[in-house]
Amino acid sequence: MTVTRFAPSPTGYLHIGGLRTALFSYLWAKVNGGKFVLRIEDTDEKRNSKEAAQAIVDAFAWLGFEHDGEITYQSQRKEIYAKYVQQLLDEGKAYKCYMSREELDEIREQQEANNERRRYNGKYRNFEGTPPEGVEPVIRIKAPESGTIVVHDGIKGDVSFEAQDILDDFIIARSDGAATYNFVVAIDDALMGINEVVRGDDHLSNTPKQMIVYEALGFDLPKFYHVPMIHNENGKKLSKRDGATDVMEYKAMGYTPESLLNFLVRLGWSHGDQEIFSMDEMLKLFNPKDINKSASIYNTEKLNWLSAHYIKNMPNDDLAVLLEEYGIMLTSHDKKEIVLDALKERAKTLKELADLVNEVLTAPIEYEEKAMKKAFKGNALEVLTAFADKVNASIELHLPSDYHTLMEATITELEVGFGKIGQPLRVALLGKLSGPGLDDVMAIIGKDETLLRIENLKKVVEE
RNA sequence: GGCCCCAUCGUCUAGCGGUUAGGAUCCAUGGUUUUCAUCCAUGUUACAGGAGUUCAAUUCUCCUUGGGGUCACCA
Repeated sequence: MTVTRFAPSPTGYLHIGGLRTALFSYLWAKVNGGKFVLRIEDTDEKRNSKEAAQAIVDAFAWLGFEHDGEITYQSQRKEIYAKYVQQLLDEGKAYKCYMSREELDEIREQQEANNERRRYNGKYRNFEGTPPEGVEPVIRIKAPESGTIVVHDGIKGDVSFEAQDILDDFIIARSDGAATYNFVVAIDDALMGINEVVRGDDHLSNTPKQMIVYEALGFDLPKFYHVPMIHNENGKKLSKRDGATDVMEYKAMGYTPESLLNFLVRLGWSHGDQEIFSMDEMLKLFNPKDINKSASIYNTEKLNWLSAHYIKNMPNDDLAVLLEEYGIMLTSHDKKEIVLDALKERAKTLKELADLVNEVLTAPIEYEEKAMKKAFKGNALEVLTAFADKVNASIELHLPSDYHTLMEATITELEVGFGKIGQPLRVALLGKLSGPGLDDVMAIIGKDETLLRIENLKKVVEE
């Protein structure tokens, strides 16, 4: 069975790059009918927080993907790591290194001066004598000094590293006894049964080190998939400085989970020419072999288009429920269908849709100056008055078509074009020259409000 | 700097030796619409450069250039 994982370090919120990795990882597990587990890498006690871990869980909940089983916290597994450190020590595959930080620094400076690669010199690799006083040792693993290490990557293909270029006896446990990253990931992945590791390709150069740990401990190697980074508009790695990268901020901005997920799945992955993917389709079609090898640049145009697409095609009942998040209560509104039909294809986000609804439901506070100039030429006021009289005289006004009939009647009577009534009326109702269909607007706000808005405008014009 | 990865329209991408290099987005134009938006149609824009291999390279190889990642007692 396929078991994948998402293993964030909770140093802040979940950002868009991490989310995509999580998505790929999740999809790949589920496509194979396997499991997707969540592990919080919180061994750096200074930098992590419970809130951040919670933020990840919240984001998952919003997007609708659940992890299997309990969350694993690395901070609770220290004894396990210590046990394996001891095992390697006992087997002679690791050793205590008493080199002081000062000495290490000195060596590194020296190497830098000689234009050599910075690396530990192996001083205590075969040390037999009496250890120096007053130094708490670190534990280093015996890494191969030569040879080629090949990562068989599901996305990048075979990537080979020369041991002499990249390795030294790296530290697996600090002087305070805490195990280090490259050691614990390997152990956790192996112990948790993760057999397909999907992660960012910034981890590719760590992989040889982890492979050495797997080998030393006799664990089976997982299949690796190193997915390319998402870059910001400047082509750099996405960072916290890049504006709204917190996943939950996308919710606040009014994006739906399906549009965000659809956007992300197409960032780096493709299935022919298809652009629109429901979760069900992703769950059927996703395969890491179709992930691009190159990094992609994050850009919101496509996201906006997708978001608009999903909003346009969403049933009004669903839309009404979602809009409650944004302060719009339409679920039991008698004009719900007209409101949403008239407005949903004009919004790129739920937030925009909410604003549009408010705009229609609220009488204009002011009128655009250029709209006034353009609309109120000639006998505009007369036309508007004639229309208002008709509205006033009508008893049964409910549907958009009812109002449309009155508009038609007005222009026929006065022998003018549609624009002659449309423009002034639009300004009266909305305060500007653009917006949804007038008959829809009037049906939504009703007879009294329509007359009120016309009266309001007439007062302003007559001044 | 060492090592590693990457390179098709501005952006997301299809392509897997022979194509008028396709789609999407964006932009522009036209149509529909009383307006705006939607929708429809049309259009502009790409194989980083140089050597090979081959009858034939966007596609395979190498080099150059450019971009990115990584080199901690962080994860």
